[in-house]
Amino acid sequence: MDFDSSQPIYKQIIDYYKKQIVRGELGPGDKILSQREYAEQARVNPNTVQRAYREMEALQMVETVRGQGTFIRVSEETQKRLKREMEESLLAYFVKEMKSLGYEQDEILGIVQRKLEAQGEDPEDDSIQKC
Amino acid sequence: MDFDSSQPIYKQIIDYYKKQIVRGELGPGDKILSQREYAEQARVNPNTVQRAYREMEALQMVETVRGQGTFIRVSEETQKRLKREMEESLLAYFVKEMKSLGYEQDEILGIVQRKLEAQGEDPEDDSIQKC
Amino acid sequence: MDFDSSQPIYKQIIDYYKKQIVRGELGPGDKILSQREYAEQARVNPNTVQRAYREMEALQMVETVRGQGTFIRVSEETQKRLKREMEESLLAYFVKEMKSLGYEQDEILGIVQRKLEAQGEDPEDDSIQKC
Amino acid sequence: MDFDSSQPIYKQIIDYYKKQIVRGELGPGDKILSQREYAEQARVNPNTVQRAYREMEALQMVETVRGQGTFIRVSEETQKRLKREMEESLLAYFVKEMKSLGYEQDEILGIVQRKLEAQGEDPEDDSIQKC
DNA sequence: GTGGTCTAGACCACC
DNA sequence: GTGGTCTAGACCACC
Repeated sequence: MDFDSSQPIYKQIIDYYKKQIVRGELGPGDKILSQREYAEQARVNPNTVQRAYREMEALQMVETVRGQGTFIRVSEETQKRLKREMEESLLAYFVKEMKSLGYEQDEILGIVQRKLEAQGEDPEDDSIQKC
Repeated sequence: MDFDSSQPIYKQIIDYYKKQIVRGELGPGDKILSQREYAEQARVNPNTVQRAYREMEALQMVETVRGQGTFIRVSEETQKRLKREMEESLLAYFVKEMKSLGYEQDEILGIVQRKLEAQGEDPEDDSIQKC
Repeated sequence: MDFDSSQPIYKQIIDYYKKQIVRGELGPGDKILSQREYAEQARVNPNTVQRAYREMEALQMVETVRGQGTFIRVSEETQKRLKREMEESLLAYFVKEMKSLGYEQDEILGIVQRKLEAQGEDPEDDSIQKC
Repeated sequence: MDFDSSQPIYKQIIDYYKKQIVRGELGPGDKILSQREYAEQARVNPNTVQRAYREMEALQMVETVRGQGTFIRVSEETQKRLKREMEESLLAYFVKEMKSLGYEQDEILGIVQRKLEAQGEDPEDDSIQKC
């Protein structure tokens, strides 16, 4: 629950829940933090949280019941679709960027492999983050 | 030379030149388009081009000579460092995000492989762009 | 007795009774469900029912007698006035909105006619609800 | 540009533009007021206007270009769909409510006719507004 | 206690 | 000048 400045906070909140859903750590019916609770714990303004929650509602990720709270409301379909979409866009972005750095299709796999092996030994190496 | 709205245009311009340099398509001494030419051809606001060129100077990517134009000014060292940095941050970002989607270290390589094979058959498949 | 989220539940309860009265299905002296019964049957919070009943008293639609229950208390006058008011405001709203969509006075009648004919054939077609 | 309290201001703003589009008074490419201008003229907070504009963007009614302003961006399809939807939901609501007041299918047409004739003579008669 | 709306105003990013 | 994000905080509506 801490934010970097590369993206607006409200988007980072949405992203956080998206990943939770994709990983199956949050599922249909689960209650998430109330807007106030979230705001207090994450030390952000309630309006910022509300914006995130409102957009999650528009994205059909959650349902909000006034006076009761906010609940995860994704069908299994949606959960799978979310995962597929996020994975696909991440992959496409990665391959496209690698190619634009001048790598050929064949080289990419090797580079990833080396990276993963290196991380296997030192999994804490998070390096710099792009984007 | 067309832009999407996911990032400010001036950053996309910088990125474009960065990649050209990293790929070796532009090297020390090469003359690039004048700000005016660039603005006309890409149909963007001259102010936007100016900002991009100004920042590229600050990044020591280019040098502008009054009355002559703008020239690439990166040593081979810098060119290599740039490449290493961009590659590393891209890789780190990719692996971190894949893990946050719930994938284990071992699975990632297989997924990349499948993606590359799929693209081998249909290299036009650019899909959605992340970020 | 099921509710949508476009309006507060307590208002939907009041509306339900108003319409029953206007249609003559409930009249002076008729006993309605106790708050408790209503809450159980409709599976809503007793507080919500209480608010609805309290407001219906304020509107002089019902009267609550301790230990006996809640009774309809509208004169025939009131019943007729209610009907006239509801009808008039509904009509005014409808015509005003149709005009704001760009329809002329003359066109409106034809549209209503077509709608009614269409529904005559397929009276289950409830479509979307406005408001 | 004045608002009633029956609905949130941001929704009334959206509604206003929806109707303008449906009536053809605003079409693709037309620039609408900047958020600041709108806020000043309508004497509401810029944040409120922004919320309306943001939602209109999500509804694919407009497109917003940073530094340039906000522009109507509806295809003819969308424009027609909007009209159909608004008309249909209005009609459905009207008929459903009239029936719930106890009117039969056949009576409704007559009532509308009488209303329209009455308004023909005195078109200023806006009466009370429901909803 | 829960969410919903709105105002006031700061500061930033872009053109 | 244009929109984008965020904070602070009021007040309301509902349960």
